[in-house]
Amino acid sequence: MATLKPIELHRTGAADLIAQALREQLIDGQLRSGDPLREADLAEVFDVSRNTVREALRLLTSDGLAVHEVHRGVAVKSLTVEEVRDLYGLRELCELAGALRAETIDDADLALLRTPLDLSASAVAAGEGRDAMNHDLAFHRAIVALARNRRLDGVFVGVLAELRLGLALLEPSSLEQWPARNEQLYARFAARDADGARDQLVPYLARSRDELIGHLTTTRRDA
Amino acid sequence: MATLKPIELHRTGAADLIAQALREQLIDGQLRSGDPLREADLAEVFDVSRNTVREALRLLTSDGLAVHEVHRGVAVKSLTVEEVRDLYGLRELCELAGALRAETIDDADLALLRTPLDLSASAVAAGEGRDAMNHDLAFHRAIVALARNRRLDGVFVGVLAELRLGLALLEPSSLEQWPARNEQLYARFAARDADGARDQLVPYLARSRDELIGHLTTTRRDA
DNA sequence: GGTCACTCCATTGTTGAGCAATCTGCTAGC
DNA sequence: GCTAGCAGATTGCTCAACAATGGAGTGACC
Repeated sequence: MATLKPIELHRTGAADLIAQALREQLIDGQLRSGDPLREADLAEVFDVSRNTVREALRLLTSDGLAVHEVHRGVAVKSLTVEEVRDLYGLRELCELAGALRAETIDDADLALLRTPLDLSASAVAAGEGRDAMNHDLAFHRAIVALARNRRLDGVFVGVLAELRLGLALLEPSSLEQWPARNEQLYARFAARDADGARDQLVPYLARSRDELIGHLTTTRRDA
Repeated sequence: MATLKPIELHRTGAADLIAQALREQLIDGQLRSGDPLREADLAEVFDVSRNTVREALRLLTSDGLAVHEVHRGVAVKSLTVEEVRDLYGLRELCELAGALRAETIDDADLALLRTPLDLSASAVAAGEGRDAMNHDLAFHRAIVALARNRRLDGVFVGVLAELRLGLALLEPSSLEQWPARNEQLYARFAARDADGARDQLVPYLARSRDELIGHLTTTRRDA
């Protein structure tokens, strides 16, 4: 028997599909922090039973995208300043673990960094803020992937997912400076300069973090 | 209004209780890797409805303690060698983040390290393997807690939970050397010696990892 | 005026039954 | 020996119902 394509592995049930749909609305910003996710409403919107919705909501809460209080239901999580700080701390750990490998990076990995970078730059140029952010984050995922640790990758996508709760609300204009900074970062990887990558990455993240925190603290009490 | 104790916050529903009960059976070793978790059986055992069991199983799978295949149900996860390697890689990142803070550790934090260490040592002496491991892991959790990042703490407990899937099957005799090694590690923290702690921690974890991997590869095909 | 108690209603928590879809193992037939 | 297909077991999902809880509103009472 020839080794045929192991495709369509991982079929998904309705609950997973609904959870995914909600995730996408979250990163789109259609669902804002604190919005309640009522079971009956969602059951009607997606035309499934309440139990299936409950399963989907459990998935979201274990992703950290929503919070669940007994007898009070599920709501879109709202990030506190401290949580953002923690998330960026964890993000830094992940990315630094990848940056460590800059010294032994090969051309194939370098190409995996290059591609999302170009996509992000052209999305910024085209004013597609949504795509720009997706590709930007893909670039950082590629950095983490250098560490060759799938569990770490998993942690990182979780961190990014939560960060997007806040990132989705940033001004599109703040994206414009990212391509240049990513380019500098990429140059350090291309030069196999792990220390340089680290020195680039830490202030990069600190700046991004402070920008998000600043946005959170100025736009807070309007819900 | 005085700031009274915010106790009994976080009540739990039935699904959470069942998930917790299953978790405990997992770390007890009563449930072994690969064991199927059939909805109907569990519903009868815990005397709840199948829907509630399904919710509990969803929680377990999102903890990474079980795997879920559509139309084939949920089973206790079995760790592959590669997953163990990844888990230990992540564990090392977490603990090193804590070890970095050894230089500025204060007496209160030092006491938080000391307590589980003593409990673990006496549990080993008493032959209580289960307690010994719990306190040992609590010691390592305290190390990670030094980083003062709750999200990191969360990641770490998840890592430990998964590792316990394998750790539960280790020989009790292999626990006996842990107290001495933990004691050496503690001494580095007490001396505020971050570099020393790191140099102690890395081989400690490597050894633990290899022990677990060795156990996995020798006892594999007997299911 | 403020606060306490009470009631009512929306929402969640959980149940139990039921049916379709799918997997698994076994049997019959070639 | 092998395959097709049947039958039983198990999961995926639905539906309807009721209990439990939380929150908002209401009104009495100090």
